[in-house]
Amino acid sequence: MYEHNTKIKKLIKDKNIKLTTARVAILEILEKAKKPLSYEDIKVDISMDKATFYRNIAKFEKEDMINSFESNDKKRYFELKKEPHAHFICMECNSIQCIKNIDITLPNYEIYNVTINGKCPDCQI
Amino acid sequence: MYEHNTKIKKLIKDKNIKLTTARVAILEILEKAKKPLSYEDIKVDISMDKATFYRNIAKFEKEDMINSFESNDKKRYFELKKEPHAHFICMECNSIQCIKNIDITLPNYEIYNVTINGKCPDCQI
DNA sequence: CTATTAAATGCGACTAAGTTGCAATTGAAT
DNA sequence: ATTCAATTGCAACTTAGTCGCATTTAATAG
Ligand SMILES: [Mn+2]
Ligand SMILES: [Mn+2]
Ligand SMILES: [Zn+2]
Ligand SMILES: [Zn+2]
Repeated sequence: MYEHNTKIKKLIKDKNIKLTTARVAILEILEKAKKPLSYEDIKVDISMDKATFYRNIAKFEKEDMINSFESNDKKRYFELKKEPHAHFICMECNSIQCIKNIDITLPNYEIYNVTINGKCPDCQI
Repeated sequence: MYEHNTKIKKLIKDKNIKLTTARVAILEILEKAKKPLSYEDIKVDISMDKATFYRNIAKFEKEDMINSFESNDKKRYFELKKEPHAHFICMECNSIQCIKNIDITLPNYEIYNVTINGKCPDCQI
């Protein structure tokens, strides 16, 4: 038994779902990352099967613990739920950045997430 | 020989690429549609192979004739290039709407397209 | 601490959007 | 009408993600 991250444990317990090593592992990685990650990004650092990964991701989304979006590379990216913000995806280098200083509202629409595609500052000619 | 859409023909000719029936067919459908379409949406109305479809789409994108984005349903959506605008994708009913009245700028970033995910007015409880 | 059981996991097979190699066809130009 | 590069159709392939099912594990009750 290791000294597990108690913050992560609490996050899971508070949702009344089983506290499993797979769930702790996924959430710990997402917490350390400062940007959204795909299964591809994470798989080297975890030992679980991809079915387990995606089933837990689905659970986390249902429990409103994470949010996710589709990038331009056909992969889905995940991050722990924080204050709402947009994401910029560079179509040159595929980097993803959290954009906190814009906010978009549309009357009568409920907005869950916003993705902006383009060329990041580093990739301008 | 039919009376082909001369506007579409011109669109192709102006780019100095071959005027083929496949290209005219794709562009005619995209022009008639008032919203972005996927291959899935279009395939019933065209007879070409999907490889031909996607190769022409790639060509159109390279020639800057259309733009495209990834939806939440893992499909890519295409539309004729017009004035820049955002797209709203409903995560309940998967409908897509062109949103012309918001505009987003980020200093030092070049923005190609913006997608907003959420719940459309029709899908509010 | 042990038994019970629903939930979670691993594995392998599968799905579906999109891509690629190659031989046959077509359209623009001479 | 001839030529030749560009385009097409077909079949095989790629890849992120999903699913069924047998096994394991975490929570709970005794
Ligand atoms: Mn973010
Ligand atoms: Mn549009
Ligand atoms: Zn970049
Ligand atoms: Zn809707």
